[in-house]
Amino acid sequence: MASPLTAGFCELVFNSAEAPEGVQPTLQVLSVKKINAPGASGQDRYRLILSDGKHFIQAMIATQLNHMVESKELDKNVLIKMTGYVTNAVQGRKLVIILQLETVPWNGEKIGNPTNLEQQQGAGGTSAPAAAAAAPKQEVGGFAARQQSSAGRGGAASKPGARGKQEVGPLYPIEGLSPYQNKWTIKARVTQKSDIKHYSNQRGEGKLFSVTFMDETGEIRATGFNEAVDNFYNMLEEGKVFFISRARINIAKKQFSNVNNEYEIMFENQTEIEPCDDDTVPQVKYNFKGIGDLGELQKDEICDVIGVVREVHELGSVTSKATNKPFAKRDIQLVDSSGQSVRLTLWGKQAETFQADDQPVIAFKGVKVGDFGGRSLSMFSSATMSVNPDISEAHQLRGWFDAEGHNTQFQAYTNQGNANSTSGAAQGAKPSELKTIGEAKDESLGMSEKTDYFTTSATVAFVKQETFSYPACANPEGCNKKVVDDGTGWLCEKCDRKWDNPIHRYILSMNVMDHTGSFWITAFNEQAEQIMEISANDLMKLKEEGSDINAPFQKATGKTYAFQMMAKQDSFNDQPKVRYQCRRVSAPDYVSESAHLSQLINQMNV
DNA sequence: CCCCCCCC
Repeated sequence: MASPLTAGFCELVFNSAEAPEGVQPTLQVLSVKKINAPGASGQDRYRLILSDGKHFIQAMIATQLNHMVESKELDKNVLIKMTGYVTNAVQGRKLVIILQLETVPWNGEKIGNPTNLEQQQGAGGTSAPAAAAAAPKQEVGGFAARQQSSAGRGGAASKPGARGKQEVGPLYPIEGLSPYQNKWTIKARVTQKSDIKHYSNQRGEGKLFSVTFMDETGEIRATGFNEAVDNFYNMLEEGKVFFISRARINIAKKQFSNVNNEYEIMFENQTEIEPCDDDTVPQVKYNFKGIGDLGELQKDEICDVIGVVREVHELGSVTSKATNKPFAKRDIQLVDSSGQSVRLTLWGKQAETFQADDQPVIAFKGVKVGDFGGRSLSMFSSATMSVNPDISEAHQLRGWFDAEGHNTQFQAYTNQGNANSTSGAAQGAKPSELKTIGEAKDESLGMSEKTDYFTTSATVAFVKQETFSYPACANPEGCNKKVVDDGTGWLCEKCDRKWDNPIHRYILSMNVMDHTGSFWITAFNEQAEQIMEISANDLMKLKEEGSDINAPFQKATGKTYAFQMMAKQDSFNDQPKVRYQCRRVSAPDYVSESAHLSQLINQMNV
């Protein structure tokens, strides 16, 4: 029986300068693998090994085909007909990028015994990879044809011939652009446009701007200098779709951009940009990180966030340490249904002009994560924000906030416990950061010079009965110092007074536990009294009368509280250890606790 | 060819 596969296709791709025009090969998938580097908008990327029965080559699928992998429609041994693809050669390796495919019915068996073309070529002649690297090629398969026909169906005047006076090459996916190829046109939407920036350096003065383009396969940043600013700045409106051709492709300097592409476009004098009225090009894609999950990100990471603007702070100004220049800044507070709030800082013109007095939902793309106050967010030059966008996440947030969110007490990000580093007098102080007992131990809270503060939701497992109190100075003005019985009365060294009887105050040792572990904590009088529901002095009286005092201890056991904790370094027999002191006891706050737990669950990566 | 993204 003849093989259903397109014989010789792999060799053709690997060796030929020209891609087979109009060929839609049928190939077999030998493997599908998720690769580590995420694609545009943080989506997963999949690498395929494709066989023509004799050889195999590597391929990537465009992210809009990811669902076919996820549904297992695209899987090992499946036959596919590639109806849209480009081939890409970088560093001597050929890669097929599949833009569109159809699966072909097949019995699931592997066809032939294909071998790796790359290795054979490399072993056969050492010059092969070098030659490929020196003269890399990129050719287009079915993509251009598909684009033309779909544009034709839509009635848009977007056939290559109608795009401009000169032949500028076939329509390319952004994902298929590379520096080795200059005959291309992309059709893409401007998702972000910077202000015009003027600069002055050794080379002279100049101005520039940049935009981010997006199509169904990816995004790319483009920059224009001087004349390009005059030619294109006004035309390239945010949100609109354009044909772009005859521009240069450079290697992107990733450290200065959050745009997900190895390359970037540089507008040149001969660059052509024309508006396009085809609106099928995708809108901005978001990959939102929940506000409660920002702890999973590293400082300086870039992310997308959506939230309700709960507070808008006044316009302020800071002076940059680096440049000594003043910058306008404005902080806003964002919340979402995680129960967590986060501060986001706007800069410059954006800070000055920001207005939101009706608690809108705002979607932010490309904001930078900071670690000030635990977690904070900052606008970036290439960040965008969209007020009340018409996306489901925004509608959900609006509904949640109006129904219940406006009454929620939000948990702010804090540095470890510093929210409570002032004494308990801080009424209405924000609750300090929730930590499980396991986290408190893992993070070695209380093991450094400074005292750490945190809150633990835990259950009383055991209360020590033997010593629960100390005899304290009875001075009604409040002294609370320990007093000693010298035989003639209880002496307070601080007050220099003697009392017939001391007042017993709690120094209660308890073992408390949560799902991650347990630790021993000490509660002093007020907190212990809350837990024991009897004063230490009364309890001591009962004990001295010889009564059974077991009942209040039993009653205290098994109850769950939010313990505001202070963890301090201490030593015991020359071994450093942590002393955990309970500074406040309250009913558990299930809202913030749930937010904390869901954050922990998300960190499990399951 | 810019490339700073700031402060507390």
